[in-house]
Amino acid sequence: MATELRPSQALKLWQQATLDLVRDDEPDLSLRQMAILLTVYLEAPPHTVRDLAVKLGVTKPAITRALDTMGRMKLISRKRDVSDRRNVLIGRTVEGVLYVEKLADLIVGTAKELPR
Amino acid sequence: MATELRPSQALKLWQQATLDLVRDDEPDLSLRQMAILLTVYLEAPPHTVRDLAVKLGVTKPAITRALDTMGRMKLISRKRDVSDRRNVLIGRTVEGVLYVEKLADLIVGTAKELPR
DNA sequence: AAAGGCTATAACGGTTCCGAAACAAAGTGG
DNA sequence: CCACTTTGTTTCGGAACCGTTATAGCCTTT
Repeated sequence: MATELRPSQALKLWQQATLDLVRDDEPDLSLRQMAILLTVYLEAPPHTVRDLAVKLGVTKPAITRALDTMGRMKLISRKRDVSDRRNVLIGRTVEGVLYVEKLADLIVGTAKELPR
Repeated sequence: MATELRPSQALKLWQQATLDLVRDDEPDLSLRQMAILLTVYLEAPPHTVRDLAVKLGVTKPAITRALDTMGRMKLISRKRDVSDRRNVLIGRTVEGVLYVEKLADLIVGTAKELPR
């Protein structure tokens, strides 16, 4: 066991961080997009559409669509796998790194101000 | 200062909890809907459309639409304010309480398993 | 090389959401 | 009583998203 968090603290943390994300100028990511983004940035590559679909428990077209949108936002990159050209490898981008770092700061900052 | 959370822990917490929410059968709430729900359930009433719009930094129609959807899901209730009939008071429901409690459990559970 | 399986994506019909603008109802102040 | 403000909702055109189904390209296996 690592981080102790009481239910009321957990909810306040979630509320504040969510509020901050919504108030931000940038268009909100959906929960699915958030899950994809964080999985790609926190877990070891390679990441494929299929893997992500299984991991999130959604259909592959849903992943493709989310990647379309996030690609337009430059939050992720797509590249054909040269060793098996059926696969598409999802990669990180500079903008994506910045987004994730900003998210981390936001959560850490919110947690700091939680009542004890 | 209350809760110590390193950036990598914060991100893993957010990823795991988001993943759990996505994998859930229930349709995902958008970030806006989540922010509204938690604000209504964590902060003291009364809650009006206008207050929520200001608090989230979005337009009033956006709040109305979110309330429509969440009302259909029975996560919130709407009632005319008798003392000023222009206002609509947003209230809690049994289903909403359950949803919020489940969310709290999910976050607390995830936090418990975070690497130290 | 032909068949079949796998990968990702496109297409389809329906729903939801967006911001902007218009609107109806209720309150306020002259 | 009559403008004027305030509140919430509706409408509009456009975009994103959903799951399902259909395709196209690649790989494997025989």
